[in-house]
Amino acid sequence: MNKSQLITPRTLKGFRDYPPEVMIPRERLIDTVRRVYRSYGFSPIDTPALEYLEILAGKGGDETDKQLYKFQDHGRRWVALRFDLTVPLARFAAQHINRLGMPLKRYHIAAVWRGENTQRGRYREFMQCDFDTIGTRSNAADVETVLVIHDLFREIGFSEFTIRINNRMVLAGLLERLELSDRSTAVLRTLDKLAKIGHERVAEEMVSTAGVTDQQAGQILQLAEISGANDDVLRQIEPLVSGSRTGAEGTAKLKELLDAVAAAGVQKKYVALDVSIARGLDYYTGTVFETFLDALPGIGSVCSGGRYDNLAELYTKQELPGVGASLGLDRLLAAMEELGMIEKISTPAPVFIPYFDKDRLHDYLKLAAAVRAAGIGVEVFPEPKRLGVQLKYADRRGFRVALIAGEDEFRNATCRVKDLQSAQQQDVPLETDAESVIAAVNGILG
RNA sequence: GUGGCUGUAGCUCAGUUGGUUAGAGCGUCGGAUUGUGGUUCCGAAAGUCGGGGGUUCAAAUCCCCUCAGUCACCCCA
Repeated sequence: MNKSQLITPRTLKGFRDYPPEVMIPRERLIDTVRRVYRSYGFSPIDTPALEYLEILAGKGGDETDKQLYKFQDHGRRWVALRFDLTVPLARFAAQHINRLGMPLKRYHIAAVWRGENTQRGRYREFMQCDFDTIGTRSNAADVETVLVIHDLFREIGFSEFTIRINNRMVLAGLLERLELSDRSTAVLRTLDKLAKIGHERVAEEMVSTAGVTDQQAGQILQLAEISGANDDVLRQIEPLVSGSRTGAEGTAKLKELLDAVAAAGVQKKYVALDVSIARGLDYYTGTVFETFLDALPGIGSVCSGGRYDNLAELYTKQELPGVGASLGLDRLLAAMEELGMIEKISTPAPVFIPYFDKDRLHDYLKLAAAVRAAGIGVEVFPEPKRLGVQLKYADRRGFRVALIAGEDEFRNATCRVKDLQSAQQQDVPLETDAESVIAAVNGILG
């Protein structure tokens, strides 16, 4: 073939290949996430990647629509790739909730697509791990959401993270008092930049783009800048929203939430009441969550969510309140990579059997089958190359144990079990069911 | 989407005011060593200099376009 006829192998901007050393920690992380979700009774669902455009469009404002991948399919239908997992959940719930019953607790781990500009940890195709409880207004579901987030990060291996919590009703209460309820979206969007651009510029922007007065901006910032221990923050909020039923309710719910989370055994350092957490999509109406890694605040929130009053109002007349959150798997993996939390192994099986004696393939296959039957992954090298070459391969891939058997071992009905990390090896009797070998392997694997 | 920076071997990077056949380290493969990996030594393979066009006797080097990465804005996981 002529060189000029070759097609350049490449991937689209923001779309990536996942080689083994990336995929192995990725799958392990997904396993952990799934385990935590299931431990609270959340059940898995899936929905199609492609939906009718009308289902997905216009749900998150202009910005979202611009990022939507949309096109006409072969039947001339206007279709779009899902942008998040929340809108598909709304459609799913409207369609199936009567059969499934409420409350519905579901998790959904799947790829979503956004045609936006890329950055580190931000891609056009990425995976989200959502969990939601639909069909209850009870604050207990909000509490459980915090507990799930807490368990998630603990199980993944983080000891330094902060779940920042707020309730939209607190700010809504203040805005009500200031008669600014109709500007809430613009106000919240500006307020969200507080940590980034500072008090002065937020105040300016609020006046110029949200159309509030200097005095109103000052009051909003006064509320948002309350900081300190959770109890202090609560105490300081109360006078600022006094007189507003909404504000009082929000404050009460926050207090209730913090007490319950503490009662469930979550250490204080993991949960911070933060009135400046305003961001999140428009549909959040109550509690909102954001989770930051203390070591990498710059990467942004790795798990966000909140409570919404009416998830599926566009698809059904039935009111579906709910609460949930979404773990950004790819952003989290980028963070873990940066923090050196990703082991550099590229084998999913811990045990390696070199193809040592070229006439003994059957024996190696039998041994491998016996070890696998004990639930331990085994790879038999496909070629009878020099032992040194094969061990080098095993070392590079990160195998833990090698089972070496050649002429001498077979004569004595033994197998050499080698710990590849410590380089220690021992000869173990080789029975038909490989019982002793399996015991020795288990000893090394711990 | 707008703007800045970057793009040379699988990886990290050299490459002079434009000037012969584009280099190094690490990695990979083979051998020293057909029964033991991480060390050492020897050897080899591997590059459309991101892609296309232009200027020039001559382009990795200068100009334009484009693709990709990255940073900021925007938005968000």
